[in-house]
Amino acid sequence: MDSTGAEAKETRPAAVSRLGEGGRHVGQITAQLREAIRSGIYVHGDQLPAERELAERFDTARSTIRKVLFNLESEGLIERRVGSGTFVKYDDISIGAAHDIVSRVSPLELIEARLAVEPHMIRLAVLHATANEIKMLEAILNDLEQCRHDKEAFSRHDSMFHEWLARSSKNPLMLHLYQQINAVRGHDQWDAMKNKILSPEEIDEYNRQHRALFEAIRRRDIADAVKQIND
Amino acid sequence: MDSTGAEAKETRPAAVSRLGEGGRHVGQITAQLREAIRSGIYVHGDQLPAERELAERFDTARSTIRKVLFNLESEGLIERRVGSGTFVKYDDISIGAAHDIVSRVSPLELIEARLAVEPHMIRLAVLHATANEIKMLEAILNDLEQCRHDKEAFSRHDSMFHEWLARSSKNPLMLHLYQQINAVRGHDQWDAMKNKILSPEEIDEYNRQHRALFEAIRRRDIADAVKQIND
DNA sequence: TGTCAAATGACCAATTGCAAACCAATTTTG
DNA sequence: CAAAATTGGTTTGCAATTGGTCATTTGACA
Repeated sequence: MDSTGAEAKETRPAAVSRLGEGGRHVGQITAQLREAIRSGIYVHGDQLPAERELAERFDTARSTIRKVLFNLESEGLIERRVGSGTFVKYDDISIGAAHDIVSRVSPLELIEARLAVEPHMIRLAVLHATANEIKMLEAILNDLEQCRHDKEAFSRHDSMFHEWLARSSKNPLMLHLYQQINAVRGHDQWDAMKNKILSPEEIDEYNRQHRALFEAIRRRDIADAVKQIND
Repeated sequence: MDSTGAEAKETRPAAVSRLGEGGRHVGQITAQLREAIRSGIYVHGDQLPAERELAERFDTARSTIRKVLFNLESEGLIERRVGSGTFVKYDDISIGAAHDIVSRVSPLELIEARLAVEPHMIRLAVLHATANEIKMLEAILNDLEQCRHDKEAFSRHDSMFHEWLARSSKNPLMLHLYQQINAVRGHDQWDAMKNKILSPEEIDEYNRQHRALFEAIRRRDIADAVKQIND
C-alpha cells in the first residue's frame, strides 16, 4: 500500500534498470543535482548537504531526496557514508585540462615513463637514502598495509611512498621529474579506474612488492631493489 | 610562528571547499594547516602551537586537532615529540618550482637524470619514429657536423637533436620530461662548462656518437641505439 | 474507488565531535 | 637534583549529525 520509503535493496533486486525517472519530483531534482555535479558546482570530494537539509532546500520530503540520491549513487556520481554524509565522487579531468599534458597521456605512455625513471630513481635511493628517510618509508609502508579495504587511502599512501622514494634519491631533478609523472598519475582516469578495480588481494600483492622493495633498500641491495620495481 | 591565518568559518561550511579526508571540521582544519605549512607560514623546524592552544584558536576540541595533526603527520609534514611539541618537518627544497630547479641541480645530477630517461626514450624513438622525423634528425645531424668550431651553434643544434629524439618517442609525457631536463641543461649555469669542455675534437667525438645513434635508429636497431646513448 | 508517488514521522546504527580526566615524556624552574 | 609546568598520548562517556529503514498518511489521477 505504499512502496514509499526506501526502495529496499533486498525486496527489489533489479530496480536499477529503469533509470532516469522515479516520479515527477524525483526525476526533476535528480537532473538538477546531476547537472550541478557534472558542471563542477560540486567537485570531487565535496560533501553535499545532508538529506534533511536538501529536502528543505528543494522544499520536498526526505524520502524524495533519498530516491534522488539513490539514483545518483547508482550512476556512480556520489558516495554515501552513514554518519558522515554524501560525497561527490566524480573526478572529471576533461574540465579545464584540455591542452594540459595530463589529458594527452595514455595509461601505456604513463607506464613507459615510469619504467624509464623509476629504476634509476631506486638505484639512487638505495645509495643515498638516510636513516630518517628509511624510517619514513617504513612508516608509510606500515600505513599502506593497513589499507587493504580502503582503496582511496591506499592510493594516497602509495603516492606518498613513491614520492619519498624519489626524495630519497637526493637528486632534485629526478624528484622533479617524478613529481611530473605523479601529477599525471594522480589525475589520470586510468588511475581512477584502477582504484575501482583494486581488490584487497591485489592490494596485498602491491604491498608485498612494496615491502620487498623497502627491504632491498634497507639492505642497500641495488640489484634486488631494481628487480622489485620492474615486476 | 603564529598567524595561523584566517580561522573565520562562521559556523556554516556552506560553500564547501575541499573535504574528503575526515569529518567536516577535521578536513577543513587539516587543509588550512597544510596550506599554512606548504606556503611557508611555518617553515622547517618551527614549533607549532600546542594541541590545546590550537584547539582554542580553531575553537574546536583537542581531539579534533589531534586528528588533524595525525593526518599531517601521516603526510610527513610534521613531527610530534611527547613533552616537546609538534614541529614542522618539511623540506621545501624538494617542492621547489620549475624555475628554482635549475639552480639546484649539479652536473652529476643532470647526467643521472639523462641516464635515466634517455635509454627508454631512444627505445621508443626507434619503435615509433616516422620517416619524416628520421629525415628531420638527419638534417639536424648534418647541421651539427658543420659546427666543429662554433660551440654555441653546436649546443643549440644538439638540444634540437635531442628534442626531436624525444618527440619521435611519440610519448607526450616522455617529451615533457625531457623538456624539463633540457630546461636545466640549457640554463646559463652550464655555459661556462660548455666552453671549457667542448673542444673541436670532443665535438667530433660527440658527432660520431650522434651519427652512430642516428644510424641505429634508422636501422631500427634498439640494442645498438641504446648502446650508443650509454657511451 | 483503487493506485501510486509523495510526504510524514519515528527510530536505528554509524560516525563525528566535544569534554574531561589521566598517563608518560620532556622541559623549565627553584 | 627534585619539583612543577608543559606537552603529546590515551581512554571514556556523551551529545549531535547523518544516512538507513520502516510504517503510515496524504493527494492527485485514472
